Amino acid sequence: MSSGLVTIKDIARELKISPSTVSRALKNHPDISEETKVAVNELAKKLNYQPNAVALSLKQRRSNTIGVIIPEIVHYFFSSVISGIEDVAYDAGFNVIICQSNEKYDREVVNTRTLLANRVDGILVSISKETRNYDHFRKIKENEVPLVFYDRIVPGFEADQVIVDDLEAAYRATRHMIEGGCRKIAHFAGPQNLLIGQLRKEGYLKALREAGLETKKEWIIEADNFEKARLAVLNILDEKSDIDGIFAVNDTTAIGAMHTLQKKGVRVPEQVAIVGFSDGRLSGITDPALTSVDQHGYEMGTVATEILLKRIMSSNKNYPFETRILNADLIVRGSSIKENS
Amino acid sequence: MSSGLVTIKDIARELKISPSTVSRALKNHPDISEETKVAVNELAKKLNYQPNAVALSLKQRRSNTIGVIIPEIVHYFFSSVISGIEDVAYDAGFNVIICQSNEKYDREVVNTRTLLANRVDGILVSISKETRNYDHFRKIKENEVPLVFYDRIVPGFEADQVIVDDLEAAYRATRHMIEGGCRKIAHFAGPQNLLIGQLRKEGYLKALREAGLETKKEWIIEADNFEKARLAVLNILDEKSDIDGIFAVNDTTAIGAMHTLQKKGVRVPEQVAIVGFSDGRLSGITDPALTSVDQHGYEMGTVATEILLKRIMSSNKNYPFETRILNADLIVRGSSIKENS
DNA sequence: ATGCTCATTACAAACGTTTGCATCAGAATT
DNA sequence: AATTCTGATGCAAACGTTTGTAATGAGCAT
Repeated sequence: MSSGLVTIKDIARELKISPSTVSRALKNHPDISEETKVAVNELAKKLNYQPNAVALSLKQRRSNTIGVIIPEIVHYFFSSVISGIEDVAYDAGFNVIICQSNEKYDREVVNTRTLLANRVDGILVSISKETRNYDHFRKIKENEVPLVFYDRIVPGFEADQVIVDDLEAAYRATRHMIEGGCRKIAHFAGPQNLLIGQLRKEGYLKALREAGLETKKEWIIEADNFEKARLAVLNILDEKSDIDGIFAVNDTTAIGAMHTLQKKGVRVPEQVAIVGFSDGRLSGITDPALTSVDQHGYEMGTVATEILLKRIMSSNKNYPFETRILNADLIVRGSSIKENS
Repeated sequence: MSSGLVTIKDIARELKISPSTVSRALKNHPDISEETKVAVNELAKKLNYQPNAVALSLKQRRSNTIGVIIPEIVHYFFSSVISGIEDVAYDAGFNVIICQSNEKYDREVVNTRTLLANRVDGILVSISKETRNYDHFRKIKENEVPLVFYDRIVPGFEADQVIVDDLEAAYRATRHMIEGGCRKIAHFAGPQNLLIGQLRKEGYLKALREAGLETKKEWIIEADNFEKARLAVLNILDEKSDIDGIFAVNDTTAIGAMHTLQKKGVRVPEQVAIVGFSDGRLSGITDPALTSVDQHGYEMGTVATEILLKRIMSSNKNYPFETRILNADLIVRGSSIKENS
């Protein structure tokens, strides 16, 4: 903190009045004379006075800051979420501290400690892929700091939650493939300790069952990034597994699969259709363009922040927890449209 | 700020000693008896005491927080920069507040106000595409808050700066195209109010001139995103401008160009070679893969933060400003390799 | 006994605000 | 002239720390 910043005391000294008068003058308190108000406000402007948010936080026991724990901001989805969070928070006069867990449990624990130490008024969390222990989140609750999970939630944890209807979205995506003529659809799945991983798989299975299609264990492969998708595809081709579609847990995985198939001379979508999840920057630029589920990250950010702010603002924080389920839209592009559909 | 959090006073009351003794005991001050230290530390642990960072900031007039103003975190380059910043900052015990300007001047001004109000110890800035007035940065300097520009700097502004050697990188990229057989290379340029826009163009021109190649005004087109690239390419094809290479100011633009060319039946790289800039997630997944300049975003983040922390830590902050120029590497992939090279 | 040192602890002020209450001068009322 | 009222301002405490200095009491030498 620089020593150069002007304080209320500086103004008071210069005007030979007390700090309390300056404070009240700045807030347009009725007790203060018009004359003094003008003098104070003019000098404040002249000296470029900025209220010290730190002192305010201490006094009011409220920092007007919310903390965000996010796995990795490099993903289009997560950075859209942040934009949504920031917009709502700033409009409400709140600042945002963003902490990346980098998908590491340890980092996540440190993040929560940092946010608590900085006395944020509330915390938004999307858990890391590694996280299996939730004590650090309990600590947040013990300290009575409002907590909202978004996207990657902890099932059964007593807190507000905002999620996408992953099951439904995965179901619709898979059904779209079936309607397009796919009969043997593989699923490149995410980690099964994350609820979203489970739900997307469930949706996929539901669609297959509903259509009376075969579901094979070997069609469900844990692969959730470019490289794992590449290896999985190579494996499939090696074993001559006969598939005509891939529903991937995210876009990077879908693109890894598409890429590898094409390299090996398999035509997409004619021979193998592909659908991704979590529509991002990448989907439009592949050839064919990738059909994907738009998760509305920005909206998720705004909704989660609104829920958090509501709890922060309310005097009685003990009203029941809310679980908000957002819709996701299937964006159909070239990668899933076989000739015959 | 929740009322549930334990303070030094709580510990003092419980142990019937004074807060100052508790404070010293926690810091292992030699004046305090072993007995008291043990008692204090045990109780602190039991109550899960977390020092109040806000109170500390006020007392020490130093928040141990640095502020970051960044145009848009959705870009791979910028989010890598953030990772670099966070890693160095956290290692030094500093928190990071990230503010997005969303490429808007107004938002950038608000961002600086927010950061100053929160008494950050230093600020890292990459200016928005819109920014042409620098008064808000001067205000930072007036308040004696250390300021480091990264990537998008303000030429001539008295501050530390970290940039990539854009001119050299653009020069090398263009020379690579020439060596690969290109003779008529267009440049899809960035905004010329940003130094990086100018320098990349300069590097391009330098390579052409050095090789004794023609430079045409109509080959330099201001296009710095997917859509503008698409339009520019359509225009080129319409006018039957005879080009055999495109050097684009960033990857999104390069991919937009590649995409449109391919849609129109122009083969890449055989007929038109393409090179992008600021190697990101996208470059690997196009077909052909995109040759691009790796700007080392993570490294830029670490270097900028180190320079900032150095100035924050030093008692005399008036030593000369530093301009660090980082190397950028050309990553050659398929999009630039013509058959005959 | 008196004075000294030493170890241990407490007190008080400070960081920049806010806010309930006291103060004060002058005006209005009696 | 004495009292009450009113409008404007100042004082002091508080938020949770840290830290210079004062205080306390024991042990020891004189």
